[in-house]
Amino acid sequence: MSASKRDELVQKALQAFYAGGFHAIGMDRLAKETGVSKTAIYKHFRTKEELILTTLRLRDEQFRNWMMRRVETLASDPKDQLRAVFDVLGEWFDEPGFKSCMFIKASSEYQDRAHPIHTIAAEHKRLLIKYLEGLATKAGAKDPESLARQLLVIKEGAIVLAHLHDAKQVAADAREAAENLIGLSFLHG
Amino acid sequence: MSASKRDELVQKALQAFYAGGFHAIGMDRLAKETGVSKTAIYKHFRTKEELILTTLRLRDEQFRNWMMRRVETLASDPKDQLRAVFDVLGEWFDEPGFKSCMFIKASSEYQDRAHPIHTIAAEHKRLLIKYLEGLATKAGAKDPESLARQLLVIKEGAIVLAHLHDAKQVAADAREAAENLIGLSFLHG
DNA sequence: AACCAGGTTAACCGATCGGTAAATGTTGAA
DNA sequence: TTCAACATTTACCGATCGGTTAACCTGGTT
Repeated sequence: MSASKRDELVQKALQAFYAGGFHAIGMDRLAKETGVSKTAIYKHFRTKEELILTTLRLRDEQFRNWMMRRVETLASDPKDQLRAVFDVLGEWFDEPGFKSCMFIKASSEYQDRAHPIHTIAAEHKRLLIKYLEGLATKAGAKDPESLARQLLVIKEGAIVLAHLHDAKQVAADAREAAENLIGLSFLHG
Repeated sequence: MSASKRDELVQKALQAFYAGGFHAIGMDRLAKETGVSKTAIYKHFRTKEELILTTLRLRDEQFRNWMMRRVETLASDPKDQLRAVFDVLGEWFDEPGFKSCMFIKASSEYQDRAHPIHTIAAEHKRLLIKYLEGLATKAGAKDPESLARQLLVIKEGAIVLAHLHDAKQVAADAREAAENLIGLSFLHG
């Protein structure tokens, strides 16, 4: 299987798991939806779990790249970029097929902290904190680490609620909350 | 089956689903863990889904009652009660066996907005907003509805991250973020 | 003593689970 | 053209899925 074919398989598996859930999507259905026979899948991934881990690693890379590039497009000043994170969040919620965050769902289905899938989800969120912390530091925030963690709390809560309630309203609420925290973080600097 | 026996079954099913996940816990295992035969279970619940819905209704009632009572115990002034919500959140995270929120997990496994399980989760969060809104109104917040929604965003994000990272740290971050938003909501009143 | 509502165990249903085996294409390089 | 590498389909494995059936046991009412 060529590298591109393999990437295509992982990408399609990613969409299937995202739309249907990890337990709910079986390997037979996965073979049907990806167009790759079950035999061929198991030639490249020893278990379903290994395939899931691969899709999560891809998703982590794709999502963070997408978010960082969109933020850079919308703003150049680090402080504005912190605000832009929540505009980008609203864009994501508006995408057709948005159904919460792959890693939140992964940690919901694989709850044990020692489980590889759970740890990948935790690591994804850690990398997002690092990203926000970098922006907050460049912007000269009073306590960049704390601000970054608080902003991630808002981001995660917004994702969960956007999946349950009116996404536009939630995005606006998150944006306002973030704006307020960012503003406070530069007072009495 | 007596009403108390039925309640006991639902309570044990609730714990099993909470600890293991809805798809992951089968009816056979559920029968074993609750001590009630599968036959008897199906005499009182037509489907697994109906049992899940019943456990979620119980959980909604239990959780909101517990939270409201704990908040009332910790503070009497409405504004302090808003703050106390996040102390109570920290208490919850510290409980042994804490594994995120039952309704977040339910909406992760049943993603379709039209699915009864998903709508119960949405309704639970709506009731929490109403609760926070009531406190914010009594406290005389500038925009109680907006403050309530923003505080719920923080609460949900904290739950997700407490399940992935260090729960104590997350609770402190959420508490600080909430404190800041509450403070701002009464300035220029 | 007879009965019956309620539970129990146990086997069973077809479907699907994750994963494997074997036999059969398809393809590109030597 | 032949061979090897890789794909495919098809069937199969034992286990488990949600749900049902039948036979049995047990305690309380009449």
